[in-house]
Amino acid sequence: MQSRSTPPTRAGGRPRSAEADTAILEATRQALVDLGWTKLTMGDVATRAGVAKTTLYRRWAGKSELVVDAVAELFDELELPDSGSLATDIESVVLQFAALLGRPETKTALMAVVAESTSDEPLRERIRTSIVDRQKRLVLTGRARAQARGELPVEPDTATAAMTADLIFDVIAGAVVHRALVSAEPVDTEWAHRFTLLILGGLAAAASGQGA
Amino acid sequence: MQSRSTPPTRAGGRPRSAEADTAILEATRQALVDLGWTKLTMGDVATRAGVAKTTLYRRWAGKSELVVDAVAELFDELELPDSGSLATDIESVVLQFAALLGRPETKTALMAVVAESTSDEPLRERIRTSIVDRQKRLVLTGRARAQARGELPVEPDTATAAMTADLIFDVIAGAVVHRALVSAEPVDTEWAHRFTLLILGGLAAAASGQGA
Amino acid sequence: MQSRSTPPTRAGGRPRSAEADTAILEATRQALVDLGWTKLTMGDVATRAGVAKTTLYRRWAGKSELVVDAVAELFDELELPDSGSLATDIESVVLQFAALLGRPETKTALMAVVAESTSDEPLRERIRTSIVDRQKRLVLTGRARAQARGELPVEPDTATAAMTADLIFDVIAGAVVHRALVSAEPVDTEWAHRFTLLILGGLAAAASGQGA
Amino acid sequence: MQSRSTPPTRAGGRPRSAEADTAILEATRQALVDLGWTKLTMGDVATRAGVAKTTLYRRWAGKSELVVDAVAELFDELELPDSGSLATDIESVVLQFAALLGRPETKTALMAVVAESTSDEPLRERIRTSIVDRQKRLVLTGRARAQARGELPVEPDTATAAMTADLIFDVIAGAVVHRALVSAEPVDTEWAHRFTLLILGGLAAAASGQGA
DNA sequence: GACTAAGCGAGACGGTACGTCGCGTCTTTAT
DNA sequence: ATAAAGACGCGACGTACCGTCTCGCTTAGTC
Repeated sequence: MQSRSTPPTRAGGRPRSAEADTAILEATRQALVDLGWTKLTMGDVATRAGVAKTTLYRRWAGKSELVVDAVAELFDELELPDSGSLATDIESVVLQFAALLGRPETKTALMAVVAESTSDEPLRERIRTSIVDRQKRLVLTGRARAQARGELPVEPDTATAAMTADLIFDVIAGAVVHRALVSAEPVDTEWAHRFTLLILGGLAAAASGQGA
Repeated sequence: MQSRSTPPTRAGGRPRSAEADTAILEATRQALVDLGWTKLTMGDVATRAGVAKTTLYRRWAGKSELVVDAVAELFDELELPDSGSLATDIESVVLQFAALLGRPETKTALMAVVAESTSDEPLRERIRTSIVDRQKRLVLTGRARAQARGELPVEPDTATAAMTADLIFDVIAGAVVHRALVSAEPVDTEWAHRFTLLILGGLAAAASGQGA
Repeated sequence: MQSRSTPPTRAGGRPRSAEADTAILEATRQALVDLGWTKLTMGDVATRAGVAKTTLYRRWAGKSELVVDAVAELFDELELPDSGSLATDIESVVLQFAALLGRPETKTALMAVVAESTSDEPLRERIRTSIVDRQKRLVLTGRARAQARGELPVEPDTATAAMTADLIFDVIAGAVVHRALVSAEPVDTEWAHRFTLLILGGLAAAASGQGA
Repeated sequence: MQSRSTPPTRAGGRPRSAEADTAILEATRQALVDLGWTKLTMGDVATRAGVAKTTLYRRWAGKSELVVDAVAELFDELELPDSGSLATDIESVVLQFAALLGRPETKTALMAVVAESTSDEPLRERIRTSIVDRQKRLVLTGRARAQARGELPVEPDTATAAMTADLIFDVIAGAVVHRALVSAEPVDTEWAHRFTLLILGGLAAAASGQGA
């Protein structure tokens, strides 16, 4: 999944240990749980993984890159159930996402790496590639299914369709993150329901407003 | 504005310099612009402010608290114009908020202190008090005006009204932050317009759904 | 004794701890005994002295400078007894010097810092100032006494006198060091006696050769 | 010359490259010139010699052993001219030795390996075997010639003769090294002349003192 | 002519120490 | 009591070498 190395030089030399990669990423997640982003140190992760500090730096440029890769794996666990109803699909994803943000390793790491990325363009790109853009699949799949069911009109203009998908994604992800991490209020089924109603109403209005 | 110390001890001895406070907060904002959150150091802020490090620690517990106070002042500049239309009001606030997030000091600081706050409850409280909750006034004022104009129905149940206001606030703030800082795409008038349409549609649906 | 700091800026600020200096130099000597030059580390010395690593680096540029100061104090313990005979004086100093070179802290440190100094001019200067030149007093005093006793002629030309003193110093110091550290043979009373005979004979020949 | 490995195991397998040995020793001397003892690293020598690090470690136990072998070759270049006069012979050797010590590779390496050897008995033995004892030939040959010429009396007691040779060797080698590397003053013809006078006078006194 | 055993270049690996930086505290003199 | 100055203990940083290891590939001598 990670593109970190892939050196095209296939020359001699001892190959990198694949087990080390696994151990490091797992140790990173555990350290996030135990210590949080700020107190997590490269040296500690190395010790937990039974690996030398240099081995970490050989693979990752720093704490931020390492943590992005470590949490990225967790985001791939999100999935869209085929419930037969757009409202239910949205509610499900919202609750899954909230549950993920409730895990201590994700909670402490996500905002931190985003904060770092505001003054580190390559890091931002890595976050988008490894985490954010991968989850847009949920929006796209959900819309396609809803269109197949007739719950949503088919959008003929692909450019507009893409913009709408991006908008919906920012709204859903942003609202859940803000509720969970900034307002620090629970994302329970009631909130998810009310939020879903808002989104569906907005989508309907947008569709007709677009048609008008 | 800041509640930072308020030592109840009586007044004997040299009083604290008020100029120092101003200079420190200004120096903090400038350091955020020049260095970003991570590279900003207490020692550097002290030097810029022409103040000793001890003076900083006498007033703030650490970097996070200092930065929260420094950026909080900026958020109070947001204001709701009385444009006569709810849609225009929302668009205006969205664009103002995006402009604020576009400033380097805000961009780099906001996510960082939120990240810190995920494992520091007093800090989270300080953020809510000094920054977040203060901006809910925009939502409340906007709704009251819209209701006065007849654009929105009057919600008789105050508990539900409060929940709706919180929801709207999380959606607007979250979506703009996500668009600006995570997706790192521009929040321009077109995006603001499409987003406003979504919100208004959702509000209408929520209102009728609520009434049913 | 050490000239290391003496900052003429007598401004405010916490003064450097004099106890720290003493503790560090003593810890350095003990570490030399326990570990030898190569395995001695700055971090270990700091720990032994109950001091932070940064405190060492605030006072000394590195391991070499620190060790020079630490062993220099030992060399000042050498003294010339007033035995009434030049031969006895020389033998005494030779044996004292050999005993000093037999101590583990001196043995391991002296050659090492001299080795470093071959590619570090300031370090060489520090060694000369703090260690080598200070011991020339032994040669000068010894000669003066011998002249007073009539054992040696008074040298009228001061330039020649200085050259002879330097020569004698290099011969005595060099021979003892070479015997003790390179040949690694014992510097016992017999060797000291034979060596003293050689020196005295050479001095006599040089004096008459000079006079001739 | 080097005894380094001589594995008694039989001959199966690829033989060690003789060119590699030459290249490594030459690279070592060059690295000493360029970097000095402290900054010379095994990896750097390997790179300069166009060889893998493992190849170095297959032949030498470490940096000290490698450097001893590398500089030992240089010391074998010293030779005693048959000038017909003991004084001239001594002066010649002193100047040759001083010239050797003036070369950067020798200067930086010699004291360093001696320093290491103070806490590494096998290394000291290697230095004596490869460097020091080999040069005693100069003293022995010089004395034999002087005796043949009648400049020096023949010493009947072989034990005493050996002790005297060792003493002279320590005095000459020690004095020149001290003058050149510690005092860092030039070993020019004048100094060599004065030093030779001293030695010859001492020898004469020792001989008569011995005879008495 | 295949087999075998060591040598070899390459480079990753677990370590250790480096010298620096920032933290938040403490100690001094001066207001 | 507060202020400026700056030393202090602490802990993490990212780098550099160490000496070892695992690769795939020669390069001999032995069957």
